[in-house]
Amino acid sequence: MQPRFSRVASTPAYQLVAEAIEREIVAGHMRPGDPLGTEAELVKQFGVNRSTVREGIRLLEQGGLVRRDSSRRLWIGLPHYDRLATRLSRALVLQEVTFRELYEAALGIQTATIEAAVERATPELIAQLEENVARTEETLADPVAVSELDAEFHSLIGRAAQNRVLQLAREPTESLVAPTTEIILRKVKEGAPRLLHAHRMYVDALKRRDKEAGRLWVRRHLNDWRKGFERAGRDLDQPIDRIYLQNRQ
Amino acid sequence: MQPRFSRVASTPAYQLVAEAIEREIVAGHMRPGDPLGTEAELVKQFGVNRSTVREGIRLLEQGGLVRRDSSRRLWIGLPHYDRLATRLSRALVLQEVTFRELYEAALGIQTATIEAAVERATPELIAQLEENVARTEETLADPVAVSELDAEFHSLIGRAAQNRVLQLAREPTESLVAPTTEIILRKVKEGAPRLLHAHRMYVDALKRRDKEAGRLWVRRHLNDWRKGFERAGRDLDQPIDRIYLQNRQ
DNA sequence: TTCGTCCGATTGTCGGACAATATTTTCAGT
DNA sequence: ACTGAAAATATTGTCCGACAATCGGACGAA
Repeated sequence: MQPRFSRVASTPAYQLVAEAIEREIVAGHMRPGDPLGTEAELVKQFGVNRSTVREGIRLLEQGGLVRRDSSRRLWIGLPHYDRLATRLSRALVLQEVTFRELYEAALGIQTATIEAAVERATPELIAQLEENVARTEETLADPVAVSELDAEFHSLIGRAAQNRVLQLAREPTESLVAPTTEIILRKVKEGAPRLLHAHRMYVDALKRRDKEAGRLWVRRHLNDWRKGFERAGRDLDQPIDRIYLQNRQ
Repeated sequence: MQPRFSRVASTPAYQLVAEAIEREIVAGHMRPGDPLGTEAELVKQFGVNRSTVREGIRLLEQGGLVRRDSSRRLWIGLPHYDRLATRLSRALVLQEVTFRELYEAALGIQTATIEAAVERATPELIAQLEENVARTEETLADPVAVSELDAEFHSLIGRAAQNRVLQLAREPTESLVAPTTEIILRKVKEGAPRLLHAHRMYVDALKRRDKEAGRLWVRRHLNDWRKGFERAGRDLDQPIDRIYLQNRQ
């Protein structure tokens, strides 16, 4: 038999409160930095109990739309990269995405990133990148140090690109790819020198403002990563392991 | 003067509750689909008041880590694309990113997407894409219909790629780029035919499994979009407008 | 000015209560 | 013994009132 009516679903009040506040923020009537108002005021405006208001606020708090400052007062907040990025990486782990999926996405995102970086890299950032390369050369035998410097290097490239959309897309993939670098460096002897050389070529491309070279070395660098990953005995089509997220928060 | 001490920050109990549950989920001790348990049980386990437990649960609810089903009971959830994607686009709007940033990111992400789609597109999806193209041809004079079909087309390409990381990165950029298509089509006469032709070439590349052609037409298609955007009198370096999010939820 | 002290305002937490609804159990009728 | 209705129970959503901890500001003393 065909049901005539769809099920009635009454939205709980705390959710309505959250949605109302969210609408005001997204619509631009309340801007980041504005005070949200005290709980007592919200109670009066919404006509519900303080507990209900508080539950509604908690819904928004996690997403970064409202912030508590030192005085525990509530302000309209601006969801920021790192917060969203860690959420995203966690979601990717829970979805059990494979390394192949990560690799393909990283290739596209990093290619776009290096192109933007070639266009807009400042002398300061290039200096920082060169300093990073110098430190990498010094500690080339230490897999832990090299993989940390590698993560920093790509983070600097991301900053050089001056593109927040790319930054937001880059960080989650990066933070899942990065932990494997150490494993690879331990197993594959020529990994560290090749990594160092690729980084040198990156910086060189940035200095010469050569997009084609940038693209080329992104491909090579990620290709190295993928091959090293396989040579370390891992399967590209396996889900990424949730262990990689343990030491992040 | 150098501050000697970092600020002391005591974490409220409701947040500790949320973090404890979150840790268990991320660590894999509780899996998506498991029941979270009743509030009374959580009260006993955490040794705090029910209000506190409820506030903690609300923190996780919004992110999709816990779900309420029809019976209002709580289950461990799996954060899903569309949920995360809409929150991402919202964040991008609030950050007031520019169209140039969107364009650069879309170029990288869509290039990677088409490459994956060329590798893995199924006959069913290709058929759906062809049907989409046919409908586009029929309604070529109607900007609203064409822009809707354009959005559907790219969504299908995303599905064809079978890559969840790319899908997650693609959707937010797409959902911000899409609303401008209609504006462009109204102002630029040759826009619709060019869009249609590009879509045809996409499908053609998929059928011939030709990555190079796929990349080429992504570049051309997005280039058309950018030029149309400028010809419609818009500035690439202006922040995207929050109006574009009004009719989404 | 700078330092205590007080006071009101606000948040975090608690305990209890009740209505609405979902689930489980009981039980009558076959 | 099985089925289906009715009652009992469990659980969530919402409300109320309360209190300690803390913050911001005012006020006055050194």
